[in-house]
Amino acid sequence: MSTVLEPLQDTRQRLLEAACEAFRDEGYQVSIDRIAARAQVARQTLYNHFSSKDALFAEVVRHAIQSVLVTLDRDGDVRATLLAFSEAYREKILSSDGIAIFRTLTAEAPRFPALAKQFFRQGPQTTRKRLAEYLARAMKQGQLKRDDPDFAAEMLAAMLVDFDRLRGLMNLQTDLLKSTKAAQVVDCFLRAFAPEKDKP
Amino acid sequence: MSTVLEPLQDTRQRLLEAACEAFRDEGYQVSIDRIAARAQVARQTLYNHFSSKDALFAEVVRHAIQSVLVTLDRDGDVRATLLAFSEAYREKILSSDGIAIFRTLTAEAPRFPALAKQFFRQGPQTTRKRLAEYLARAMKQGQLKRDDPDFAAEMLAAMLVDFDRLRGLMNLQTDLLKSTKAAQVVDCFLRAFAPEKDKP
DNA sequence: GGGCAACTAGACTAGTCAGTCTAATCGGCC
DNA sequence: GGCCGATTAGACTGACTAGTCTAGTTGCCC
Repeated sequence: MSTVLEPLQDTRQRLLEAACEAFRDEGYQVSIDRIAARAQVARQTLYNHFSSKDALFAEVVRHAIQSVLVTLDRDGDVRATLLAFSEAYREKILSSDGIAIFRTLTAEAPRFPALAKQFFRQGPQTTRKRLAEYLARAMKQGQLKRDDPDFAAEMLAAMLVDFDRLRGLMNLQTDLLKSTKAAQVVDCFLRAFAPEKDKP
Repeated sequence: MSTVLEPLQDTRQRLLEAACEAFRDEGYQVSIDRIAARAQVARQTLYNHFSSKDALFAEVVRHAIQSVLVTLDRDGDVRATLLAFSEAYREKILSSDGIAIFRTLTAEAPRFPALAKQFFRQGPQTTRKRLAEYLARAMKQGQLKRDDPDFAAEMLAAMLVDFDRLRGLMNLQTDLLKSTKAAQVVDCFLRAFAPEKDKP
């Protein structure tokens, strides 16, 4: 119950969280001093844990990448599965954190190409791959039209977030998560990829 | 034929172009001196034409917005019209200029909310509106399934660029303009929005 | 108490940047 | 030639920044 429970254990953790919030709220150009202040820590302490601002930024991004990954639960029928995925996907991508990560990485991609590549691969690329694998199986089982599953996955992901993400990035009022949108998109997607053999 | 034809006429124009390129290539944080150097002009001259860096940036953005607008030519049948639009849309949005404008505005939207709003309205919003108007007419004429034309427009625009724009923003090799993609997307879209009455 | 590792406050260096100011130059026009 | 507006180079201010260094403090463990 001392007033100094955590300080010793994980100043590092506090620093990471503070840096994450700081970069999210103010972009990469936020000063080291502000980050240290947010973590209620001396500047030198920050440099004891991270060798430079760039190193800290890279660490933060690596952590953040995890937070925008979405998994697929193959529970019910195709529509139910896709709907669950779609809602989860929209929640993650369109959350204020999701938008902020996207904004910061977009801005800094030219300066941190390796980081941007890693984000792209471990984030959107991975999600698309998982979705495509599921769609491929559904296609084989005749639950969806036989088509390029990668293309189909790309279409669904795009339809789910593209415009709303743009709205978020441009800082326009964010009741981004209209609850019916995911279902509307999924039904649209299912019309485009309905199995053909239905026809008599 | 003197060596000083333009200087007097439109230093301002030269400045605007230089600033546009500079912001495009290096983002908002490019220094005033670099912009002036690009325009081969003294720093003071820049301040003679624009009251501040922010003012110059705003002017540049206002000009740039125009360059990502796409019009719809209602030439042939629905598929041909949409295909022409789709190819033009992809070319504009996925051009290096289009990506760079998007990147810079995304990064600076929190600092220039009014500018971001203007961009959103005059750019993506306007394009979507035009597309929706066309789709609404096609729906009325039974050439497309009767549905929400705004929603349909949003879906088509999203499918056309979302993933490739992400690739561009993250600085991943940009042979973004695979020539068959627009057609593939349009056909996918047309499956989702085929008129219902087709059924016997 | 002594030693140790983490943390702290703050001075300091060296660099950058937006924006102002001054004095000088250049070209066209009367 | 002489005026005038636009342009120029460069000094300068004031503010900020990343990162280093130093000297001192705190709390824990033996």
